[in-house]
Amino acid sequence: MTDDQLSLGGVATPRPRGKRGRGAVEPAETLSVARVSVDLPLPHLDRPFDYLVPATADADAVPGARVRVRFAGQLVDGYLLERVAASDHGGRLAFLERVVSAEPVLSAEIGRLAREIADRAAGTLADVLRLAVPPRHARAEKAATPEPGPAPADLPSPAWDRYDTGPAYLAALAAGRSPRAVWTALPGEDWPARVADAVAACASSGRGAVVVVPDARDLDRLDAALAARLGPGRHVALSAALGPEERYRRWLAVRRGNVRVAIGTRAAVFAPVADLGLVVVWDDGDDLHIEPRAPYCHAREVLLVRAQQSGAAVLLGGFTRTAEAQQLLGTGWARPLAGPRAEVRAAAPRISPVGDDTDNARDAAAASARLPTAAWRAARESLNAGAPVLVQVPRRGYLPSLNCERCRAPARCAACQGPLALSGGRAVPSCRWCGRLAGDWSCEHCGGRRLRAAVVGARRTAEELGRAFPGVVVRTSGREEVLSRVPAGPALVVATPGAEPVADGGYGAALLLDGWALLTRADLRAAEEALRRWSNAVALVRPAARGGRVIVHADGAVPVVQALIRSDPGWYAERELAERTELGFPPAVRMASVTGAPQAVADFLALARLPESADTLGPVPVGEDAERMLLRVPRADGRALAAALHAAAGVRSARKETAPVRVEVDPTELL
DNA sequence: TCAATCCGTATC
DNA sequence: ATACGGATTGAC
Repeated sequence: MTDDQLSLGGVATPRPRGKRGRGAVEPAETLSVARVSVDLPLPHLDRPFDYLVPATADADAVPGARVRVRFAGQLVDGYLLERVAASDHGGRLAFLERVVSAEPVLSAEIGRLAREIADRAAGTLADVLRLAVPPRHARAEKAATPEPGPAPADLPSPAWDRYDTGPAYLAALAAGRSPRAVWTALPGEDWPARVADAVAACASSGRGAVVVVPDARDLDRLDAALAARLGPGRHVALSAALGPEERYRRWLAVRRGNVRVAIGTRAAVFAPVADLGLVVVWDDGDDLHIEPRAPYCHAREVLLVRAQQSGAAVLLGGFTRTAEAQQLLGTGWARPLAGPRAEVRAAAPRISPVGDDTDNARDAAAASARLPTAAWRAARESLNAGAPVLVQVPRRGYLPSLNCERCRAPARCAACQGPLALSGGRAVPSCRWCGRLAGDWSCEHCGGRRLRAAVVGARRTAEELGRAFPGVVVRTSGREEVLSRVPAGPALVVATPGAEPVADGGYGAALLLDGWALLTRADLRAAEEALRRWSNAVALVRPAARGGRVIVHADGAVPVVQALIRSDPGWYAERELAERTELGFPPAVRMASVTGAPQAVADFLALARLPESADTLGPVPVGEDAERMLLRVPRADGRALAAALHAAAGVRSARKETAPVRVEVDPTELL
């Protein structure tokens, strides 16, 4: 009798690999089968595989542990999802090769969350787990993590009294309930402190919290606010900037339940906080919240799913409101948390638009800096009063898009409402979504028939401003060097959107230059994004009562500029969502993009059993030899669409089709 | 008639 | 992915 013929309990016992004939491996006595998710990128292998647990590994092979298994002849990493008594698998089971460590890094909650996110995004569990669980660091794992102290007592913050339902929201958190709110922060709000208030209220109920912010600067501000509010050692900041050891050490402190509050940039959405009571997303319109690795999930979506699954409260905040947040209000899933108009007016600076006026020529200094006269004056007054001036300039590199020459509304395709653009040097514009040529275009708003290209370029602004305001300090904050704070005192601070430093005492004025460049980008979210960037700058300016003044270089008749002037982002979000609903854009519908070589995309879609409701747009060329198809379904069919795309990807990968096809659900770049 | 190679399928 | 099996091809 050979080793191969040994059997036990109906399950074949394999011979121990590498030790033929010596000391047969015995399976664990109880729950001898481990269900394992293998770390492979192949969609058709996105399901658990069963392995026998060697008796010697019985104690270490806990659910959530990292394991190594032999899979199709090679050793691969995986996670032990659960221990069960028997396997459904007909064939023989292999033994786990090794339990890497008994640390249960994958909690049941995060495992369930990752599966749900993968399913929604037409991705694989392995892809999501790679984002959710940081790489192991053995030294960090050996070190003990500090024991948690008692839940801190909460001191209700009077600052939330400025919001209609602020005190009620915090009281509900402190009482252990899970209210869900879309929070529109008042202009100038010290938002890190308000988030810290909410986290403290939640912590006082004995529950944990996860907070996600767009970038490292926001994280630093929040980190300081939480340290002040909660005291030392009560929270951890998880950021990519940490080394692997420190990152894993902090993450483990969360996983082991020693720290109940985790804050960070987008990867922190998966922080395995125990007893989750609250999730917070700040400024969910910022595209830094989108994970650039497959399956390209958005921090907001992940945290909303997580809150739903775990019964946690939600605080979705910003100085503006996304169409997605508006949808949550529209369905009643979340409630608004905003200040009354009187508070808004008292907090906001005076905001005025200036168009493409020609009176620049009257003022030589202003003309040299391409500054509208009103902007020049506002800056001068602020400097004279001893306050810094923020100058926001768009980043270069936006794609030139097409607008109506008369009313400047973005030019849209008559067939599918996609944006028009000139591509490949052609004279006739075409739709970036469905590719139709639009030779006989006419504007649906004003009937105009002429198009104009919006071009951008603002590099020398700082130098030019230096000439316009001789003797004034000019600081720049942008891609190369980002300033987090500037001191009080007269100075010009030139910054690109998202890199605006906080000024001590607030800016006396802000100039939002070349607003058209932001507004006319060929992007579904261009206007919403312009409002978001402007409003984030406005939030750094003093209230009108203290002389705060903002000049926005855009047409005051445009609704999005109106929303800025009136500090009414809620009104704009309602409009935006209504418009997208009418045109059939996300979030009113679910969309997916399929990008790759033309033949690969065609093959892929031929395989996919799309829901009946699916609407296909395209193909349109993307880059060198790739093209893209857009798929559109009602939201109710979003799951079915994702499932169909995942299945098609599975068939393709099983057939060893190598030409890559990228699938993205609700792609953010809807060019 | 047998071996080298191709293709399809399963991977526990 | 990789590994294996069964079919297919080609040379002796």
